[in-house]
Amino acid sequence: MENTKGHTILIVDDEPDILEFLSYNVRKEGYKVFTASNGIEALRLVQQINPSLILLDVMMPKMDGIETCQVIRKDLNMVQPVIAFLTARTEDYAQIAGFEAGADDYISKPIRPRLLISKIESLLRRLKNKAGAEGTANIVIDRDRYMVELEGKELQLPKKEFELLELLASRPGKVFNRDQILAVVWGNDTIVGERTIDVHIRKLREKLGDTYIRTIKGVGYTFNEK
Amino acid sequence: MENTKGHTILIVDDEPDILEFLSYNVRKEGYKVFTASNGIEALRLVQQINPSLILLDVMMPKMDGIETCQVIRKDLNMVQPVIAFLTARTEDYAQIAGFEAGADDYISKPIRPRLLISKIESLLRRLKNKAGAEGTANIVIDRDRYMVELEGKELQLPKKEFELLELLASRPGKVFNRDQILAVVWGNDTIVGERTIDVHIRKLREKLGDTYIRTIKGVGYTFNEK
DNA sequence: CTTTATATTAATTTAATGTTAATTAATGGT
DNA sequence: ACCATTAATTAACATTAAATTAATATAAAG
Repeated sequence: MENTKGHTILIVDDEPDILEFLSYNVRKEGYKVFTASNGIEALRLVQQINPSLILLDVMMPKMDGIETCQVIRKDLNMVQPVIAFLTARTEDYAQIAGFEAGADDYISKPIRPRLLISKIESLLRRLKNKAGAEGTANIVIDRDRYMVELEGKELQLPKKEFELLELLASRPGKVFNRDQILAVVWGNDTIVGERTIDVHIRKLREKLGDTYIRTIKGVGYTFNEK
Repeated sequence: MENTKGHTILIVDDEPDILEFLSYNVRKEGYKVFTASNGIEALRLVQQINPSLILLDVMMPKMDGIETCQVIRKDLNMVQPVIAFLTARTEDYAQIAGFEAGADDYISKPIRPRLLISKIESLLRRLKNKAGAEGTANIVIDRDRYMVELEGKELQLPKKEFELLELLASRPGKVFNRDQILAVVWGNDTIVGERTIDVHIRKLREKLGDTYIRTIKGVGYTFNEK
């Protein structure tokens, strides 16, 4: 019963060889593995097996990974799985689109089994924390009102600050690097100076208190609810 | 006595999954929740349970949310509940129809639990003020006469000003951007200069006092009762 | 230590909106 | 049809909040 480590993993890729390679390696670790070879198939399966984690190829015919991910994230009835994208190293455009779609991580091809397993474990650990911390969530972002409610207090923020906070708070705990932040909040084409993000972070910290946004030097920023 | 926070909430939606999702989340907060899956059913229930708040899906078979709302609002024997519409994000503001029907707010799908709860609380707070004050909100918009009643004073407004105010006041707190305002008040096709909206806002502020309409720079305008 | 990344603060620029007045378009009465 | 009024729009300019940059200080990593 519990030789499956209690987790179901869905792997989605259109190349049969990769699919086999991945599922073999993941199964070997004791997880329960299902596979699908495109987005449509994946969506059908997801309903039935309720996976903890989905490894999702980005480039697929019919319905690509990003779209599939979006559909899953919009389904409010589903216990939300962790979703990791499988991407070729070159497709870093997918990084940005992907994360707006709600991906939790990226695993780039070619995939090395050891690394894969360790990522899976770390992702599942995060899932556990997510579920546990659910009750302590403390921030509400109301895009209609352009208003943030933090610990009961309402805060009116200027545009950029709001959008920056919205991004960070959309996935508490996830670290966003500067490029990602620039891409989403400022747009891919705009060029701004080196210190622009910092200053906005500063202003947010002034208003929220500086316990929420943490700097991870050399990497990026992350929002954490208490 | 007060383990229900003293409020009964009725949720109406034809999709069982959404209904379950919503009622689960609202119940969890300690409210007493009833559900109905269409307008007819809702109307029957309303008589018996006297809800403080109704969350009402707009698109439903048999009797849609707008019609249901109208019927409730016309019933003079009923202690009038707060009514919030559940709408898909795509159904645009042209749905001002809903407001003429007497809705107090809109909540757009997909619905995020924390946001939902915070909106419910804010709506119930408003209800309390309503009851305590006089029994009337402090702005009444009379489309037949193109007349606005604000804090007891009647104001005759010219067409554009009226329609602009009507839009803003239709969702107190919601920020409308310029495109939305143009689309609804001027019509999608008409082209007007950059300062046209501002001037109308100016005139409204002159007449209402400038505490009601707030500018959120880079975003839009919002109406707030207070 | 030295380097590199980020923090902080103040100064500056920019973009959005505010304001007023002049212009044009509608409306209404005689 | 004409004038008088009111409304709507445009145009020119002012103001201001917000965004950005610049300059300098700290702090973490190697």
